[in-house]
Amino acid sequence: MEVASDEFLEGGYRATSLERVAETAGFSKGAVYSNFAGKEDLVLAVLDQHFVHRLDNLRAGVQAAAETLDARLAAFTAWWESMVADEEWGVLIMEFASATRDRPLIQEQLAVREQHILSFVTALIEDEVERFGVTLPLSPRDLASVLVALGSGLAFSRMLAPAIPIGVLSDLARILFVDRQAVPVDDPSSRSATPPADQPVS
Amino acid sequence: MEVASDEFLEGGYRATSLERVAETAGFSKGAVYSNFAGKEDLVLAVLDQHFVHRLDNLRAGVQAAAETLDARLAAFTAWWESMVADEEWGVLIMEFASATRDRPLIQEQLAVREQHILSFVTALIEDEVERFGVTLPLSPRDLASVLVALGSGLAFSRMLAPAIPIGVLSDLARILFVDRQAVPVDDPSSRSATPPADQPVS
DNA sequence: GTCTATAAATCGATAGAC
DNA sequence: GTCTATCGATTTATAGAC
Repeated sequence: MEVASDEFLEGGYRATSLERVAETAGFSKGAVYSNFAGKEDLVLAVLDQHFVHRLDNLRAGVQAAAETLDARLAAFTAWWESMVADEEWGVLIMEFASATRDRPLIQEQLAVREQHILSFVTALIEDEVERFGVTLPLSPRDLASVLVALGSGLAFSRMLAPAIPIGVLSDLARILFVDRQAVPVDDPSSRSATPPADQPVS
Repeated sequence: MEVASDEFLEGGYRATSLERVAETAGFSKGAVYSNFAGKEDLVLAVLDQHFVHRLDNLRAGVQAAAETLDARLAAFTAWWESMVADEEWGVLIMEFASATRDRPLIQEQLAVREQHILSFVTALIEDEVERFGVTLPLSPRDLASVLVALGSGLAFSRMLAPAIPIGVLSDLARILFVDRQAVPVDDPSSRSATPPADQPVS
């Protein structure tokens, strides 16, 4: 499964054959089929591991944060950015999800995983509201949807054009959660993916 | 090509064979190959048509809007929502993009299209800033990236779980462009996918 | 549980006649 | 430009021995 992870991340879902996975792991195709129902099952197991990992990270990050709004927000932002930076995972998930559009059972499995993350983020936001009396511009659930969706969307954008800034996430988090004050727009130090550019792309 | 559009939208990229497209259109595979270089070329042509269409819609919507910030923002929001509601297009684009991860040439073609939309949205935002003196929390370029990415991300989320609210987009647009004032979070009429709410969104 | 061998099916792409 | 026929390559999945 470790090998499967690597291979699927590197080659994508469709392009990675079970034979390749098996051989790289030092086994034969038959061995794979005696441990997994098939290709879909294997990928799902791999993805599952990753989803658990993501949730654990988020949980750990938030718990480790000091009991201030800023610290907790920083923890969330860090997780959020790591999620987007996990470009290969994002692409794998998207490819697998779209490749199995005609398999309702698998789509449902994926949906459940997304819901778990969504629920956790929602609860996190609600907690924030209760503890710190934060006033939000959107309901916690909607806000969570937006945050998660923006994560996926940015991961996708960065697949085609890696130059897309990841720092906008922290800005946005600040805007939505705390600093509801306007910021001048012509600030020359606006975010950029590739630091050497001293001219923030048009 | 019209048939190709329908077939690819309905069945997705990989699952739709050229033979199927050809036969549905009343032709044979050979006919397809004498008009397109191959499957990738055909899909790209179909997508291209769609991208042009999207940009035209945006252009037209904005131009038709009255010269007030609200009207122009409404035009943009309408376009934005229609983009997300075009779920099948979103999925097709994602599937094709991830299925051709190992074809740099095609990835580049897709990236160029995304850049066109991104540039147009950026210019739109800059125009807004100049005309109405709007003060933004992010640079126009970053903001455009966020808006477009959020569109893709929501389209993806809705593929797995169609219950995700689309109305958050107008809220968010208002938050980012005009109403930089907090709104109570415990409003019971928070957004919902099913419209029976007679409360005009927050 | 793992292996080898093979089935079974799909599909993109091409060749060549008309 | 379009058609028919076919190649070629890939890959999932299974059968059966060990």
